[in-house]
Amino acid sequence: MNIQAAPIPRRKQNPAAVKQNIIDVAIKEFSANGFAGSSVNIIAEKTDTSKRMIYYYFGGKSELYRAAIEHAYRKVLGRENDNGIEQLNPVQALEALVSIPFRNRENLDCFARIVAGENLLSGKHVAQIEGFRELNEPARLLVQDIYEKGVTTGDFQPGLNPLIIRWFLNAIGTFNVFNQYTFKAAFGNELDGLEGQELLRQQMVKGLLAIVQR
Amino acid sequence: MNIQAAPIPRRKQNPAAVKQNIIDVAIKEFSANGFAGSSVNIIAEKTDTSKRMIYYYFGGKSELYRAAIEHAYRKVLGRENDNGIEQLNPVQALEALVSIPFRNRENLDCFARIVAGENLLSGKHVAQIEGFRELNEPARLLVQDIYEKGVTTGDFQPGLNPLIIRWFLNAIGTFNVFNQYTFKAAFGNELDGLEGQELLRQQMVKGLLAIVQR
DNA sequence: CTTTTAATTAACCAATAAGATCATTTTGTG
DNA sequence: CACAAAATGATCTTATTGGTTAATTAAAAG
Repeated sequence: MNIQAAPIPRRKQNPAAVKQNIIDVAIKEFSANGFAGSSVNIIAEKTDTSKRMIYYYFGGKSELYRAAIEHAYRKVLGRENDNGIEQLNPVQALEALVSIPFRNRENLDCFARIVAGENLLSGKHVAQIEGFRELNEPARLLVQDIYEKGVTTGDFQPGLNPLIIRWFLNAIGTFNVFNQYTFKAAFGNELDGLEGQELLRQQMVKGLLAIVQR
Repeated sequence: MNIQAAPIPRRKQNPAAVKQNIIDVAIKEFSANGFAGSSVNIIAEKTDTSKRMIYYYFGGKSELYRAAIEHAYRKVLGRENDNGIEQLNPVQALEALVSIPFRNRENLDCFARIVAGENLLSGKHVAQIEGFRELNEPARLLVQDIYEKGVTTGDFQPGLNPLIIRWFLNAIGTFNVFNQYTFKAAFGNELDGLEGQELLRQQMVKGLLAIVQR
């Protein structure tokens, strides 16, 4: 009799919303301070619920961290795919993929910090997330499809490992977003403004295309 | 009267050695656990001295961290310069610079973690290190010199900002060393072994040369 | 309406954190 | 040797940490 497809449950108790609320706060907090730098107490304070609920739903700090990582990955990986990139020709598609971190720097900040925090811990948490590999498959397939299409159109040289494209994209994207602070402190902010970012973007497009084109 | 140039002082008290000992331990500890993840108590335990000495010589955890960062930078930046790269021709020089993080991955691990930890904190500590910019000048000048030489030899196209070369080198180097854990967890270890690293190295050389060559 | 189960609150705990205090020893110097 | 300054050892303080216990309320099931 309930017509609404997903009626926002307006009961006093709302486990799903409470869980989501905790995750949202946790992602922010962990991305801002890292794993060790974040306090369960403070995370709890910033939620609409209590510390007890964090332990009730997630079990502990590590499990909460794992859940936060997974959600963060899911959010960002989803974004890259529904950008209509598949419809572009191979060269344009790669250019579009390179461009993302130079034009959406701020949006990727939170995600980049989560990833970095996890590498600081040698990836011990992602290793425990089941289905993590599958979670990343779309990102791998996207570049693989683009590459293969490029080979058939004759734009790209055959025989390359498309994973290198993925590696390159992640490398420059991560650096541009995450390492901007130490880079600026070391070398100034020449490459930081709009023109600087556009320059970098163009050069990285050139670099990547040189790697794959024939 | 003292003929020895730098006589190892065999007194019971040896401030310089104590300070160095603390720094060495701190670099290891901070690079392994980040700033928040490291405990002054534990650092103290691992030194040959006491916590009291850490506060005596450095003032506090933050100051110790700053000192550790500075030393780590100094060590790594020194290494890149005395590699005889200046004597190579421009193309070979860039190839050599690209190759470092693919052939010396382990040696850079500690440094990469320090840098990442600092970016997690938005570079607030490096911003307080006086002379940090100057500390990095040699790294900037090295690529600038190579680029300018390449322009005069006609190998490289003029009018580029050589800082882009530095950016590229740091980007791929950092990613290869630091982000290997999440990358492997996401996409497997295809690019991880000797052949994988050599493949990456070659492709990144190709990419960088395409950016600078005419 | 009652009973069972899920969700939630509030107070609590032992361990560890950064850092400070105070007294003591070692050292270079007159 | 005497004395001031530098170096060090032992102990303590206060706040916060991750995590828990026990009791309570709300919702679902019989």
